[in-house]
Amino acid sequence: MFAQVIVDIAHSQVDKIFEYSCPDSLQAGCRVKVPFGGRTVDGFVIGVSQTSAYPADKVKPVAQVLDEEPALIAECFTLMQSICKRYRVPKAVALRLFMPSEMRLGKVKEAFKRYAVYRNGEVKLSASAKKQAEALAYLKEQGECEFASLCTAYGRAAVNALAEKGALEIQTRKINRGDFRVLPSDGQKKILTPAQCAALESIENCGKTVSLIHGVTGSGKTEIYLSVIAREILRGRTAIFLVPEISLTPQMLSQLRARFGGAAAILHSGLSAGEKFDEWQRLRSGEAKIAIGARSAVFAPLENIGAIIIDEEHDSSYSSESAPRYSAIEIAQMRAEYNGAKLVLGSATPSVESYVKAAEGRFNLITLTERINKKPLPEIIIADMRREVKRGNNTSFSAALRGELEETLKSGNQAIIFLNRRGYSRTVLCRDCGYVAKCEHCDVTLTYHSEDNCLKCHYCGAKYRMLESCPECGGRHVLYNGTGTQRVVSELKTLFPSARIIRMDNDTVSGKDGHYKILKQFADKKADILVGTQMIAKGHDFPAVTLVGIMDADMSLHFSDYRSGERTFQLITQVAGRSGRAGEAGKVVLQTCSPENYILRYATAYDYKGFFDNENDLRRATGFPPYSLICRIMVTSENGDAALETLKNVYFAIEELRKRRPDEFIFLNKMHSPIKKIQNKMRYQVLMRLKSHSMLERLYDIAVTNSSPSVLVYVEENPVNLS
DNA sequence: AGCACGCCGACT
DNA sequence: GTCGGCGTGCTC
Repeated sequence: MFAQVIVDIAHSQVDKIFEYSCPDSLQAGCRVKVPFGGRTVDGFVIGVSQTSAYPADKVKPVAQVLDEEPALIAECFTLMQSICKRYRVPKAVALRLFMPSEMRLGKVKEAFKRYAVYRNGEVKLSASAKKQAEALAYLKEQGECEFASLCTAYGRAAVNALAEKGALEIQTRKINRGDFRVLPSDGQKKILTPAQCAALESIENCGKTVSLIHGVTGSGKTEIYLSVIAREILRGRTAIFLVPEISLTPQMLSQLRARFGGAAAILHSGLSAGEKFDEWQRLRSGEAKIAIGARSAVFAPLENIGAIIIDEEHDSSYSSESAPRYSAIEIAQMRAEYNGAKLVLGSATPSVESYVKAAEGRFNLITLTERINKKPLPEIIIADMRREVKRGNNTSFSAALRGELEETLKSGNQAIIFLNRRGYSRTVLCRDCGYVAKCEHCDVTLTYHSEDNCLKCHYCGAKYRMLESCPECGGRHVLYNGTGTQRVVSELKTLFPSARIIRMDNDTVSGKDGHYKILKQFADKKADILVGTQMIAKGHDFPAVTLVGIMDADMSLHFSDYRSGERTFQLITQVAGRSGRAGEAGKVVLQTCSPENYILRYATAYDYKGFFDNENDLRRATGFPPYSLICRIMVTSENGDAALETLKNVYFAIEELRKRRPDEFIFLNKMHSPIKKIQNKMRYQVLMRLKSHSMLERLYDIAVTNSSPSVLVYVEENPVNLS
């Protein structure tokens, strides 16, 4: 027999199929070790055949078979082809997506544990063997127990002696390190509202693969997801449930555990290698039928998928920001089509891109306008910060927000203060000569951090000593500007000395459970006010929160990005959703310097449709996505000259393309990236706006052919941030 | 990607 | 006279 093998080397020059002779028992999908150019490398068997196309005298045998059962399911090969074609990556790179990296590197294996099992109490023990008698009595009662714990309790010698006599048997069993604690199902059959039933029915019978649920906060989307999954499980099929990285919160998990118990496997970055391996195996073996996780869980090794759910579909974490730059929604669509499954996208603020598809009839649109508990959404009050300044208020807080905070604290409720930036966000700027302190490696303005009186680069984390005077002119007037979480906290402390305040941003969150710990503290009412950045916008529900303050709604609004309006709308809606979910009606105070802005007006009225129509017209009129494709080809290298040279070559190749299809290009230019240098790598880019996707393959080709070990060239489609 | 083979400069 | 620089080229 011969095996067709993809060697696990991410390089275009070896991105082809190699043939090896192999034992008859070898199956497609198994991983192997093969001799390759004088060394041994890992490979993926993508097929086996009786004959070989390669000269028989040159074919070498497979050195070692790594999997008894194929690690890759048949769908992987189809998906691999689509991914390679779509994202222009070597086959090995596509195949790597299908298993946890720790497992690929052979670092994790199944874990085993030994158990002592009671067999026979009739064996005769010597009268002096007291320990043996005790151990046997204990085991007789228990039936079985862990070998190790029995040894600790009664001594290794005694347990071994019992085993030798046949009184107990030592069994080695595969154990599961997954974090699943099977909770008892709550048994309560949820009664769906008519709107939820209609949604379920629509997903089933709409005749379309993709359904988009646009449902306001609290409209019961989760229950629809769970019912869709339950329905497919009953049919003997499997399901994938994707959540944004950040909102993989205990609440959502416990709901899923309660409903599906051990049938759900959770794949998230916080798991240890062993846990991840075991959860993955449970899915692969069919023991678990539901995969839950962030972006990468879309590659879960499930066969016969009936449904894929993507919650908060607008979230940017579904697009990978490092190679391979895939979109989980695109992959989900491929898998849904392959399996004849339903793909359900859900959000309170769908991405413009998805909503356009729904409006055009390519997706099935389901709109849920009512909240389950019929409660009104929190009232959003706009505070005009320009007027505050005119009135002589130079604090970060408007009179309205201050007043509402006072009320909230008085009534014993909690408040969340949301802002966009972290740290003090203070810049060292020389008043005499205009010098600005920048990072030596990244060409980014440094930020002052008061806790250790130093300057930090937010891109590479470099730390610098605080300057006493200007290095350019020796001037001693260095000043700062901007507002950050630290400054808000200190202002709050002055305004409300008795309030307990927690700060949450990249500086206070550390470790895997960092954020969970802080949120938990707040949920347990250990604090009255939570001040934080984006990361508090999603995830947790805090029943006692009745006030949300949005400090600087403008920050994201005036960002130079075509999606800033969309993002601001999503952010405000999401943050507002944190207020007043349980007891009393909530309030939101939104501070801005442009209260007349249409995005803010639609957001405060919770008018998604209004926002969408407006934004959609704007995008169409100005030719922005989805009515065009913004494409950036990045050229980065430690060697600035080499990067510049490559940039010219890339630009020249694109110019040639434009000569042939001038109508396709709305915009084309080459330039420095906004951040000229990150971690000592010079960054250049070619930025273009294209009428359609038709040039995309050519552009990927240009990137691949101009990329070299010293100069990295890659394509970004509609990049989320243009830094 | 690695590792070989291969053709020109400063050293035991 | 050799050791070693890293420039093409191949790996079933």
